[in-house]
Amino acid sequence: MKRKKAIRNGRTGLFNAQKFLDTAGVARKVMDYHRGESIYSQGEAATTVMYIQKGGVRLSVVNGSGKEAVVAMFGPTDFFGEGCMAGQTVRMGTTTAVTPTTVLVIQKMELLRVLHAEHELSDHFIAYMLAHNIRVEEDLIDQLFNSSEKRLARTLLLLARYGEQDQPERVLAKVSQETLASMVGTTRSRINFFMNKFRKLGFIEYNGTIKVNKSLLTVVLHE
Amino acid sequence: MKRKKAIRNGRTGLFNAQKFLDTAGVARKVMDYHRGESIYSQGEAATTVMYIQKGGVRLSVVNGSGKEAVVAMFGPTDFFGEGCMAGQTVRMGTTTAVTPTTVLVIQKMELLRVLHAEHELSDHFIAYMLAHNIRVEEDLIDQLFNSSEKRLARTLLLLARYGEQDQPERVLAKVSQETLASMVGTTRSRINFFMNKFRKLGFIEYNGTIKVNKSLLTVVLHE
DNA sequence: CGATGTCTGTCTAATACTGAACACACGCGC
DNA sequence: GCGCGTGTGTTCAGTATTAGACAGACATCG
Repeated sequence: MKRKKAIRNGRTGLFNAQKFLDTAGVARKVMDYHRGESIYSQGEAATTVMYIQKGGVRLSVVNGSGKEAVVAMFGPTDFFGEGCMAGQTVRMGTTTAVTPTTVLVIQKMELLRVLHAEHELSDHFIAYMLAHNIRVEEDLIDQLFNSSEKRLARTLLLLARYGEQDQPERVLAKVSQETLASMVGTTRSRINFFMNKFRKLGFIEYNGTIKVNKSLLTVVLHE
Repeated sequence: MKRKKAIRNGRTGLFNAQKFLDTAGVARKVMDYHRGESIYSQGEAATTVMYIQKGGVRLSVVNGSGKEAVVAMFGPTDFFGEGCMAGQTVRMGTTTAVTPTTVLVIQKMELLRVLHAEHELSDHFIAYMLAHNIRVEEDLIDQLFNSSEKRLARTLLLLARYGEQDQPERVLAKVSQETLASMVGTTRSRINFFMNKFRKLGFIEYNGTIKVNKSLLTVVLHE
């Protein structure tokens, strides 16, 4: 009897990253990661905040028993690793690029300084934090209220929207049932069971790639 | 099969509220609430942010079936209702004073303006948001990893610390099993079962009030 | 006092969920 | 082709959890 994890995806208003990049005297470093590459690992010293310019990042946590939970997914214009700003000295989770990803690496102290000087950045940072807050709170509420069946349905819908940010796609990138289990917070058996159920009911189609039908919403909404 | 809710408690670094209060031209209103009084309700228009000067506040959410989940608890120097800053137009939950409480009510627009002008407030606000983020994320991870037994143990420990902020008390205010169920995200039967188990094992004592023994930590830590 | 409401302790039947196993398919490297 | 790793479909026994019921304890109030 042990659940495993959940997924999140923070998305925020627009922000002219270029402008920020051009700001004189902002010490930052641009880093590129390829698919599957680790950005930082649980337990490492935490002194920098990342800002995603391009790509996608997964935040996962491992507990004492080696079980892994996917706590959040991040996309362009999202910050992550900001825990160090609140006094966390080590990374509480591991972040991994899920697609080729470009991030801005900013020293904690530098960010602190720039937040005072740059109102636009400061606004964006606050907006991001608020949005992220709301998202994580929704996930928590989801966990508190819903069965794993509904959580899976919700996760699939979120992932479908996540796909490509611009075009209103409903096709998901390759996600294994194992990963889904880790996102929903249950076991693969359960995921498999529900996936087949959803398929039988016509809520999703899949062979290798997953297509999410809008009708899946009924699973989440019907109470 | 339906879980119910969880508890949170945000606490942040010190901040000279008085100084903020005295800031010239900050439009704000001081409000007092007595125990059990509602501060705002789910669905109402959201145009203000609250800042707690004194007391304690519970944030709960009701889902379609009328089930209630306690999503967070707040104390002095915490903000709440800040969702409106991120574009939420209605309250996503209900807040209730759990003790006599004094809050500062700040108009969203006003806060936006002051965040630019007042670095100390801005820093405090960001620090609060970061801390709150971390807390909610921890709660989510708690839900993803742990059984309700461990979640109850963790909740009790958190509540014990919450008691009185200064003295290292281990005695809890009156909390019904129903409320605990709502905080942990399970049923009262389950709470009752575990409470008696914990009592038998000497982890807690209780008749009317609950005393939490440090040994309860073993429940959370032992993996 | 009797009525009422709230909280606890206890129980039960039904269900959700876990952990683990096994066979099978598929792609990949060599 | 062969071996290997990874992901799927399926089953299953055992456990955890739920929803609901019931009775008793206790306080409050008119």
